[in-house]
Amino acid sequence: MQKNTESPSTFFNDVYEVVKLIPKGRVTSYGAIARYLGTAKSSRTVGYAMNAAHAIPEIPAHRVVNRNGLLTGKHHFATPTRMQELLASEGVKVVNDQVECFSELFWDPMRELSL
DNA sequence: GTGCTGACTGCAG
DNA sequence: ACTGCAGCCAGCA
Repeated sequence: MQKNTESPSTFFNDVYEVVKLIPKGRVTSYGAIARYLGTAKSSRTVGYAMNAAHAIPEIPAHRVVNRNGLLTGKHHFATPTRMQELLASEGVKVVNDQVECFSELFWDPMRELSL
């Protein structure tokens, strides 16, 4: 195939696909996505993809948090409280910038998609 | 072309 | 229990 001029990289595209598959009211971690893509060590790059995801409204980046369920990327939203409000709007409780019942709300692509 | 930073994670001390 | 370091990819000076 020819080079994809529109696609920045397959990695980003894959990340977007997975993030878009996150069901409402659920959250996942950068590492989970990276691991699902087979690049567990590239978790940082997943977060970087989220930064570029701002160009795509279909990317619920607010559903993506770090492994501790902490809203580490909230600062990258329009407002530092935007992420929390979006999550709360979907039924996800966020206290002290941290997702409550993160273990239960955690959506693992490798587990849900592979099921 | 080289080097640093960044929305992370895991291991070692 | 907490802190520090290394690895990965992409964008920018």
